Amino acid sequence: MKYTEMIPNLNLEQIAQSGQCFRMTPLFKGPGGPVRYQVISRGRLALMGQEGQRLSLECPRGDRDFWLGYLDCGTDYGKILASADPEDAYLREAARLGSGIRILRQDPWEMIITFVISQQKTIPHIRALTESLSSRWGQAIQGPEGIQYAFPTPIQLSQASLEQLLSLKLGYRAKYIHRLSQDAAQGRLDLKALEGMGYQEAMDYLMGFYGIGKKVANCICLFGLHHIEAFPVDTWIEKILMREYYDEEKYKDVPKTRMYERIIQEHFGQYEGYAGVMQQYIFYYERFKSNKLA
DNA sequence: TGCCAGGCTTCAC
DNA sequence: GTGAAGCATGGC
Repeated sequence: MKYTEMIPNLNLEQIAQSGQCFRMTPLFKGPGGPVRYQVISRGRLALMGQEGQRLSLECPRGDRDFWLGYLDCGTDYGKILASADPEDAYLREAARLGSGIRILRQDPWEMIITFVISQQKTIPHIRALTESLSSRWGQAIQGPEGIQYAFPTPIQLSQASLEQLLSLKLGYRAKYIHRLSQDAAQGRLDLKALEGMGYQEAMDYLMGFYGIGKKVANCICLFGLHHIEAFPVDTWIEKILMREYYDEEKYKDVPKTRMYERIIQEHFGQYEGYAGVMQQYIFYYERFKSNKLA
């Protein structure tokens, strides 16, 4: 079934390159860049394309609302963009450049595993490993482009032995994924409960599991639980905070771990409840300037 | 070759 | 509680 929707502040290419989603695949590269994407989430598959604000959505009848929710159509990104501090030139420019980025509503379990994979990996490599897990343990889906694979459920992934995971070249992350899958399959990691938690509660809960630290927990909160106040600090954000927002007078005696919290509070605290969207703009902008988008 | 990638755990202090 | 070492693998 094909649907057409008008959605402001949506740019599929920017979203696909924003590092929040690893299962959005460009199917055709035209002269103006990729124009059509295959997207897989929660066992469903859709093809998406766009011309301006016009989104074309190709998916099974009945999945339309699911995908509109996935694209976070209920959130007013125009309002968020307009709220970027006029005196913060870096953020203004970042928001302008990435104005088509939205925070997708993705599956928490998939975010847990993909962001555990993400540690010390490049984005193309995270994509490849996520694809490997899916094709090896996920459910097959018949799509217009052939057989594709859903991301494996906790039960499915818990069938994978540590040796099998190691053979995929997951490195030291294999043992994290193995234990997390056992935990989730056996209910020690309670995904239903997780979805009902607020931001802080979810952070504390997630960081209690082997292989999940503060940065990964924040990514899970932001991309899997839609706690858009979450502000993950990775090496890129670290670089930005130090170059654009660091003040030696204020922070010279503050320990590093506390310093980032202080800088974020000072410069992004005003975006109460949605600082994570601003985080995505600056992350995308920095990578754009470094020519790292792919 | 050396350094870095959407970091985390472990271990000294 | 803070900071450094060690960790797997691949690309530049």
